[in-house]
Amino acid sequence: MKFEAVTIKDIARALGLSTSTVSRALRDSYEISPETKKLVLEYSEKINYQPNPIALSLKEKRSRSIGIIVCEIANSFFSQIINGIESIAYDKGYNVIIAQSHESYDREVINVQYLASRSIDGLLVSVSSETQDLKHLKSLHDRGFPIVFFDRIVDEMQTHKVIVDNFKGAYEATEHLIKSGYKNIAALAGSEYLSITKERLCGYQQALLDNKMVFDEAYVKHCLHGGMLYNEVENALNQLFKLKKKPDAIIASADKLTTNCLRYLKKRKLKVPDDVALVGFSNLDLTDLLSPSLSVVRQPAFEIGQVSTELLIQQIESKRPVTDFERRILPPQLFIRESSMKEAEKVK
Amino acid sequence: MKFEAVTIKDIARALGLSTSTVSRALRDSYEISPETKKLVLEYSEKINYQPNPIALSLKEKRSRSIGIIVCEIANSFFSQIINGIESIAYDKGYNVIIAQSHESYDREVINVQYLASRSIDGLLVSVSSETQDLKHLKSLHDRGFPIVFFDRIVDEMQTHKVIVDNFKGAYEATEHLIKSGYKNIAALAGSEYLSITKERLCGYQQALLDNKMVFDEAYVKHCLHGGMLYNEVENALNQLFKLKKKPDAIIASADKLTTNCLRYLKKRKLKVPDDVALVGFSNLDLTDLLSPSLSVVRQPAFEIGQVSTELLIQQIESKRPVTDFERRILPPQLFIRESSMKEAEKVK
DNA sequence: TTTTTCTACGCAATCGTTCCCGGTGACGAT
DNA sequence: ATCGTCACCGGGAACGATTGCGTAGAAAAA
Repeated sequence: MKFEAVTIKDIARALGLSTSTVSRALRDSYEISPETKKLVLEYSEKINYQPNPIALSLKEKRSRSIGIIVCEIANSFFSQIINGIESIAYDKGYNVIIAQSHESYDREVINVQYLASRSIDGLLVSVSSETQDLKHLKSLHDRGFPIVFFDRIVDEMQTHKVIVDNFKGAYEATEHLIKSGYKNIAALAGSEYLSITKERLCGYQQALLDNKMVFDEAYVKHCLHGGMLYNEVENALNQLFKLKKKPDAIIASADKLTTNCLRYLKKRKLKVPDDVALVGFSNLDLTDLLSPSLSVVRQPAFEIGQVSTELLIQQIESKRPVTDFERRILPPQLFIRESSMKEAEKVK
Repeated sequence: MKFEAVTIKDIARALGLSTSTVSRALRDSYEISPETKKLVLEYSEKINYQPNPIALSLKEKRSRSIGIIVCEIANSFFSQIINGIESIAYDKGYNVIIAQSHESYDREVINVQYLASRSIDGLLVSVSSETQDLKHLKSLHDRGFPIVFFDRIVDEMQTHKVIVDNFKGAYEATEHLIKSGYKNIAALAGSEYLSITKERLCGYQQALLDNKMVFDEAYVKHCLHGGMLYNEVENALNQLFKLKKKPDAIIASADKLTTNCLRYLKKRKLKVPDDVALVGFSNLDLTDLLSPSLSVVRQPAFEIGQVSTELLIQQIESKRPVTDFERRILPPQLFIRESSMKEAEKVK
């Protein structure tokens, strides 16, 4: 089943004009008389002419579409980012194509190649938690292909980057736990390859030191898949709770880590926050409905999407190669709820 | 910044061949000698040649990409469906382009036109809750454009349709509430325009009648935006709880309705399920972490995506116009948890 | 040797659109 | 009468790839 569309040729034939004249009339060129323009415009309106974007892309060497690579769209943080991306992209006449890595390096590579071969004009990337080797992105970048990293960025490439102040987010969350009187604060972290993991752990560590508490490696556990698999979270937490001094608070550094951590604590029948407090990075809009309601570091996801897209489109439409790359850092926000409140505070 | 790619011409020039020979060599045509093939293949490998899909689309009048229209990707049900769609589409060499209506008819129309103008080969649609007028889809369909509806389907168009047995899902959920001893079961429903709303309400009503209970219109409240806005849910529930005989159980017929209903009950400090029981249609993977854990009708979202995509691609690749349209109905599954358990049952 | 049959390649059209060159009349200026 | 200057429009190449057709040269058949 082919779907036949109206072309500029059909208009030209019907009106006894050349395709060039029709094309110019449609683009409102000064070389075309008002009468001819009117004729062409009215006729093309009548037969519902739609310019063929494929043909345009071929000529103009651009497709007016941008690719997005994230680990999962079934993740509030990323779907909010995507909404932010769309809001800007559609405004500027760009289409977006979304691809998911599902935290797999191999799929990320396939997706990048797929998108690149689909003639997209630029790429918005948040790398998978497995990603270490960057040759799939570098080869594009080296050829001048516009790429903007957001959230999970990489150091080795000179591009625009948009992130959240992860250090600050983790610092404040940890400090909040300390001020609430928790003594053994563990960190449930994502893949060690990720920039966000490193930054958040730094914030965690610094908060401990600034408050004259000891930082102990044993209280930091990594989950390669960012908590996507319950098993990895379970293993990490099992190890934490085998320690002599069991943790009395946990800071989880990603959405799925946070929820799966809560799931674990529920299964083990540990009371939150009485047995263990929990603060997590999360953009879920259900954190208030959870039991207990969850204290979270919330990230301005929509804005991340917007800013990244603005930078990308700016680079795409720049006449000369961009060499001056920006690094935008947006502030996170700490929401304190039941999961990290001591009994005393809850009452008051 | 334009991004220059390697073309078949570059290869031809470098090797002193014609573009046709190169093209045929790459496609492994019998007309090309093994030596020439080897030469071309090795060289194009070396310079990392990638065929230009835009040029191909122009020639073949197909883009090997399909459009998806859903209300929100930030909704577990739909993001799971999208994963199902992708799994099939990528397998068959198709790309997917996702557009969100955000439950707005206007945006749906814009998206449809946008996608159609982007030369997609087919469309997977779940209409917005505002959609009544279907001319934007009909005009495409009349021209033979392949469209498959899923979940929220429409009667007026003859196409493939993939749905869940909504009647059964609602029937079983309602029956479960009845068997648990609830007497005044209210229905919190989505937009009345939607097929799913009608089907679910039918199941609800039939279950009441089959169990010799009265069906009362007053116990059915609609939310035009499917619960996306907390306000509409609040209004609906306020009305329900103003009734003389207050409901002692609620069946919510969509994801956001369910969670916002729970949010309302929490705010009003109504105990679930002691004051009011709740069963909802939901594909959230956090229902076990909510307080109380939520009884849900879960839909096979991934499969819906897969089946829809198979039908669509089958239609796209069919040689002659398809006139025999299928209607696939997949079974939902009821999960009973705390939110609908009487105290007595919880103990046992 | 001549004719036929392959093999292996090139030419050119095609898809829909844009745009660089032209070209053709009309009209005023010289 | 001739030229320049417009206004207005058409021809055709180009974008990258595929493909029907034509054909040179060699091998096989006559």
